[in-house]
Amino acid sequence: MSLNPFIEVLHRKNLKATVQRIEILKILTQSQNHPTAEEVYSQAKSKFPTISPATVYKTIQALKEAGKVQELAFYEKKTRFDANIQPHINALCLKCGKIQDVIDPKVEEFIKHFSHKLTYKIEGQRIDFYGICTECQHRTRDRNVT
Amino acid sequence: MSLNPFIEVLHRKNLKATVQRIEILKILTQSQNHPTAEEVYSQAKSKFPTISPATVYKTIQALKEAGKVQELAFYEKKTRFDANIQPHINALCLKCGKIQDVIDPKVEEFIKHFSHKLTYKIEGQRIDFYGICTECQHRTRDRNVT
DNA sequence: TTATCTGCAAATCATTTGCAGGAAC
DNA sequence: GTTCCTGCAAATGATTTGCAGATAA
Repeated sequence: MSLNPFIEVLHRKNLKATVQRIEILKILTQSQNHPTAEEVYSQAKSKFPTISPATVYKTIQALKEAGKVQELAFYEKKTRFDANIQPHINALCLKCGKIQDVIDPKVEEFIKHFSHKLTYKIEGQRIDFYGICTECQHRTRDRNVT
Repeated sequence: MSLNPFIEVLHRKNLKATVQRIEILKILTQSQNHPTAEEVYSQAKSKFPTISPATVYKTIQALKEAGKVQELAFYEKKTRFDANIQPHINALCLKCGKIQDVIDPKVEEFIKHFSHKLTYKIEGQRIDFYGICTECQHRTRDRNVT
């Protein structure tokens, strides 16, 4: 047993619980906006100034293999990561760039339907919707797609 | 009007119909397996030996902007492209690497449902299922994930 | 004719790798 | 004590860019 739930997660996956890894896992888990590796690095750096990008990449790689993070590539060159592994939709606004996770039982239903139909053993999924969010439909004047 | 439907597509998008572009569009349209830029390049090269990767990348970029191809990044570093723009599922087998397009009216229904629910104007989507295909479930011995 | 495109070579930039010292177990 | 991890610096590799000559319109 451990004081910290992140340590437990790491141990369960046979990963040593270093302070860097705990921090990276925390950042990924608590983030609401699908950070890039670079963003994780810069956040982690504020707590551990000597941390290197290589450590961040290696840790994300390990977490990916352990099934704790999913890799998402949207319309950019950089890869983004999602620690929300349960079936959900990534609703991406093409105007403001916001990414919203949509969790709904219909998503699981949808996957189950095709799993049967295809006789496919589905182990993971990714569902992205690209469109214009409710707010951007209303304020059509500004187009700040950072 | 033009002799070649690909020329027409290009013109409609204000793109000059060069032989290289016609060939690239043809390869993307006729391909069944989500080629990478490199694969498009090597196919195009067999017809136009002097074609350069830069031309392929620039053309794909233009077609992407014109909404004729979609970019997909799976579990690899390279980006794959899909000229099938209608709503569909990409069913990817984690064992043999096969990617199968699944077209079904349920997919459109699913998208419409969430479009209403989210009051989102959905302009595009991407749905990937990762799993083990029917064939690989039967022949479990070989694991040739090229 | 003129705007756009091609193809070369060089540049870019996210990600990966090798390795020596250091920390977790 | 041993194994695994960190952080540095160098390598990799897909994609992009600049530019001069070529081609579509």
